[in-house]
Amino acid sequence: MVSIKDVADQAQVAVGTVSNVLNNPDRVAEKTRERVLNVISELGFVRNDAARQLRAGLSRTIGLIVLDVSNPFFSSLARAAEDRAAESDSTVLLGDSCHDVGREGRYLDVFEQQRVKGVLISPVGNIDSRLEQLRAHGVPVVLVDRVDPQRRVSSVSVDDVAGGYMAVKHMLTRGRRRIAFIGASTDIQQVADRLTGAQQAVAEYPDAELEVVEAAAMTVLAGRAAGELLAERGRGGLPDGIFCANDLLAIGVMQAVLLIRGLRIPEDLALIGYDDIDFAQSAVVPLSTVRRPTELMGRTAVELLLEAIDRTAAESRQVIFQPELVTRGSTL
Amino acid sequence: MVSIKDVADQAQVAVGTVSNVLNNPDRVAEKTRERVLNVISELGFVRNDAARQLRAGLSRTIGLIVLDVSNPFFSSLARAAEDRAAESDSTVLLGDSCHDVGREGRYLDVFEQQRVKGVLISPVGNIDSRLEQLRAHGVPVVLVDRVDPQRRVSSVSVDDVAGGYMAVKHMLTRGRRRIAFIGASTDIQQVADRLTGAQQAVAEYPDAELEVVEAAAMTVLAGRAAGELLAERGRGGLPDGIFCANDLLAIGVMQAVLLIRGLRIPEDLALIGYDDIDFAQSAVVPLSTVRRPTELMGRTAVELLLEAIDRTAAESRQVIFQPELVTRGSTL
DNA sequence: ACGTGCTAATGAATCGATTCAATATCTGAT
DNA sequence: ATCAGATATTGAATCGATTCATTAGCACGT
Repeated sequence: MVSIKDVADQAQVAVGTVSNVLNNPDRVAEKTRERVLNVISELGFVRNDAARQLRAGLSRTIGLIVLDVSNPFFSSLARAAEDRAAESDSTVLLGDSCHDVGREGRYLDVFEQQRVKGVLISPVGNIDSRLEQLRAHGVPVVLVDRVDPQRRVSSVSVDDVAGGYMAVKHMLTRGRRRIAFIGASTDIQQVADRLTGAQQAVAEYPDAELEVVEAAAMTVLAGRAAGELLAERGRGGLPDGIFCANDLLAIGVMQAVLLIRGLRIPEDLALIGYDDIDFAQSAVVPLSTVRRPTELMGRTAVELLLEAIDRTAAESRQVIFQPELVTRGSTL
Repeated sequence: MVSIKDVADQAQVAVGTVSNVLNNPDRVAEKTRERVLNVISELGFVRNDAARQLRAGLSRTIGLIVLDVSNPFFSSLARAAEDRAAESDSTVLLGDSCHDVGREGRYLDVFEQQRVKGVLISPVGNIDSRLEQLRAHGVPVVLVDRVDPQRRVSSVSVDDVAGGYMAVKHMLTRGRRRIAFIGASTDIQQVADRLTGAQQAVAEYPDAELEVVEAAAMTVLAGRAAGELLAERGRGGLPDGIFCANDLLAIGVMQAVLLIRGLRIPEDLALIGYDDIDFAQSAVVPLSTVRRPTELMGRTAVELLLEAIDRTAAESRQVIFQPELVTRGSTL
């Protein structure tokens, strides 16, 4: 393995000079620099990051732990975070916790041992003790899609109450009055918030009513099951507007209700989802939805982390983004 | 920052002993070990991986670069790779190249500098020169979903010719004779292979014919466009079986043709996709498809890499998996 | 010729964990 | 009491890049 010393010998300079060529090129005379660079590519020298980090104490990597890489929300967030990090020439190392505390813990351990600059994490359940440990060890952390009630660390998240409000308000202004909310257990904070927003909107219209349907999960299949349950009531008993807690549910509901003879979306039933995943616009009837500013969240998360790294003692910041209504065929 | 020396001082032992507690616990007397472990958790000591790696030369991480984390094929492959790596207590660091050569190169650089044990990569286009460089630097590599024609490195991939064959053969045995293949450009090796397999199957039936339709991309929208093009011909001009080069295309095609009045899937038109993504089984009509053994591929890729790491000079191995036919409502 | 001021290059000390030859300590047998 | 042999512990040397105080080299003015 080629080391900086081999390069120095071959180029007839001191090791310090080679180091300067790499890190402070303008301190080295042009001629020398060229000579060294030539030797570097000749020998195929690759800087040993372990040694660099050990001595300099600085790391160029950021750890990112997401709940599920196959969820488009997280994958596009991760992509944006990578882009932003690259601009401050850092690299994002991605870990997928799969909603599993054990995996999450393993990644946190590895990231700590590797002395990453900081960690972005969308935590599984309660991570109070882990948070405390990371803080004790001085590892900067930023929460993603979650806030720390105690405001110890910075976070980026979305105002889901506002999102739920705008989804339902949208259908109400279009004349719908019998609204249904379909979501999984309100144990999930995000689902609870979206429902709260829905309730606020309905409360503004005395003649409107809101029905809550609990689905088994946040998947297409669970959505279809919920839709079939509604369909059994016959056309008379149906709501005229449905708000689903995410797009997958909405797509499932759409599949189920479209099988009802003669029922049309949006004429007879308006339908709106949440997240704006790719499938939303390519559904049989293009799906209206509430979009979260995913890219912006990814970029901002990195920026908050860089901030936290720079001035360690500074106060934390909670950035909450407003979601955006996307109207398509399903609510026209 | 707490170092091994601080631990040694506090526990009144030599640094070597602390190191042994961490790496060769059985060489240390029980009493001493306990004392040291207590001090470690008291002080919150976390091993500095940079120093460990620098001296010991060993790394516990594997780099994985995929084309697109949001593609379910890659995300589930990554998950399986992580599981397998964890069993040999290594960790997978995931990089997303987004089909971009620049990103791919950046991740390769970072992984080399971090001296990962090895790299798993699903390469963007031609990576001959990069491969050569990695080999020159002694970094073990395993290709994923791609083979090296020169067999320099090991690889895991799928027999897409067989996959195309079984998809079309399946429809032929169900009595279909006017088959259409819908895929993006055959510049993509995988698409070309699936078409070859389709042609082989059709060749076995003298009265069968195969039509090739080129879609703009491998997405739902492109599939829908292709489906609408077919639909314009009217019911008489339609094929009776369609094989799409992936599930997204098939879902788009399904959306388009279901809008044709009175046309039924599978009675009038059989449809089969490729990949078995989650959406396949939850489509309006559950979609038959060809499944690739994703988890097995991920695990195997890690195993080939570990092999390559152990005996550096050994010959490479090309593992090619057979895909599996999954029949659902769309071809019954 | 000499001093001043500047740029360029040097190389030893350093980061923290691991390794291993050397040493200390203990056990049990004689 | 002594010694062989096993077991436990020690601590200096090491990995490779960075840092920085020091030295070398050079140009210019007097």
